[in-house]
Amino acid sequence: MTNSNFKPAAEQLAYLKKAIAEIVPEADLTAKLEKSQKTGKPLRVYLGVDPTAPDIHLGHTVVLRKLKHFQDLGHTAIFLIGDFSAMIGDPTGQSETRPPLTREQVDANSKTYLAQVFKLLDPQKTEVRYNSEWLDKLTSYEVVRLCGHYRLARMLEREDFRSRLAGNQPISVHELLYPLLTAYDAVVLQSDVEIGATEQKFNLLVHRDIQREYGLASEVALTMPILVGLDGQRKMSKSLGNYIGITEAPGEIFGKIMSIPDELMWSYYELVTDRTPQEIAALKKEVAGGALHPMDAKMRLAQEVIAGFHGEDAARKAAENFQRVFRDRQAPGEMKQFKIIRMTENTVHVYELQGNITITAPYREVSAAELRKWTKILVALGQVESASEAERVMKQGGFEVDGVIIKDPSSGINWGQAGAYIVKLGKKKFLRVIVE
RNA sequence: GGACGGGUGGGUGAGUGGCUAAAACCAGCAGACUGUAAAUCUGCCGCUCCUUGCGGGCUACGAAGGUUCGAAUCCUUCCCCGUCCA
Repeated sequence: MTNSNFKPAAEQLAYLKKAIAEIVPEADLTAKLEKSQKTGKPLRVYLGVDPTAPDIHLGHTVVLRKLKHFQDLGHTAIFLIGDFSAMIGDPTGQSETRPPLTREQVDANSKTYLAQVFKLLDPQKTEVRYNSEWLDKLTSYEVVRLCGHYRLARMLEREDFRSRLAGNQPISVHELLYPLLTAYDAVVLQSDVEIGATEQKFNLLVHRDIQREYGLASEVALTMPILVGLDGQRKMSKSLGNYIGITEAPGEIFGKIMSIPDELMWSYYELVTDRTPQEIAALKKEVAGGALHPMDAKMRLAQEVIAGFHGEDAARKAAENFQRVFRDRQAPGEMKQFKIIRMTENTVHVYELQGNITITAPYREVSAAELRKWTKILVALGQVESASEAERVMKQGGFEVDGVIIKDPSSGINWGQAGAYIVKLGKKKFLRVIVE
């Protein structure tokens, strides 16, 4: 007999176990689920993320999705923004001490984080917390007490510290504090379950120990596999540049997903779509048997991922555009548009157009003389880092205007007349440049 | 505090007076090939100017000075990192 709306624990567990790496310890989770089901009291499940960059990417969504699974089952999802811990820097996977973020950077990042997170989580049902709420208030005495609960030898067991020690690399003392302070989060939140990527296992285990030291029941640590980045090698991360930001344009995301190695798509299906393991296995079989072209399987994946963030329509359009550009080798239906307007003899305003009408604030103001050449124009449009880079691409045949390859870096546009140009830069970038 | 070793381009890391915008590798970019894949091959890979040339100028090897016709390389001071000793 139950007096709650929760599904049977076994059923919940089966649902939650999709695509996870490890549950430490699994028996505890079962017990907690059973108890919650009996008492009707939801589990407190949290995910802590440090706002070290302004955007979240697909890698973050792996753990977010798991948190959502708990939310969907009726448990309390707590999204913890590590606005304090971000200023220390998580030493996980770091081969060196990172420069600390300032309070300003962290605050700015926190803002953009939430909006993005709510693309997945239900804002109404999510408890959002910031760890500065309590970590800012800890006294030195309390910090010392906290540190007294852990041993140096155990701290140094972790791989990143050990290898830095062995390689004569610096380790700052404050880095040792990271897992302890985030453990304090778990103490304050009185969490039943914490979700993290596998690389967070060490931190999560410390959290469990510290909770016990503070007289609480240890949380269950649930780890998720790492999402491999676009290079097919290393974990997806902003600093490695192999990431897919969830706010990126649908077309961008589509292209990026298509560029991952075929083998990798299965792990993406598992970690960032709602497909069940059975469905994925069936797809895989189809591809292996030649019934489904791997490219088509990958296109489906891309479409599903995009639909999650931008809706079905945007996803379909992205797919159509992709076919058009890469299969039919045509310019896409939609592309970035820029308008260059000559204001006076010497100044020019560069605008980026949104759709056909909306004109964003002047994007840049430059001198007209400077914009005579394409190399300069591309810099002004923010499409290349420097004129030298533009020149290189041109000399290598990667630059087209209206379908004609232009290799001469000294060529430019005629200011005398208004016109519109379709510019292709490299194999992916298409721009429409309107000159008035 | 003492002794010793070290700080080079996005990363690893060679280079110990000119031939060095700095080897090699990785990452990145472009082209070829393809399924926009991946892998592979070729080229590029500081900034800037123009007459786009194996062209000119500028900046760069922790920081600042100095020696020299010439310095990443030698000297001085300072900063930073590591090891060992205390």
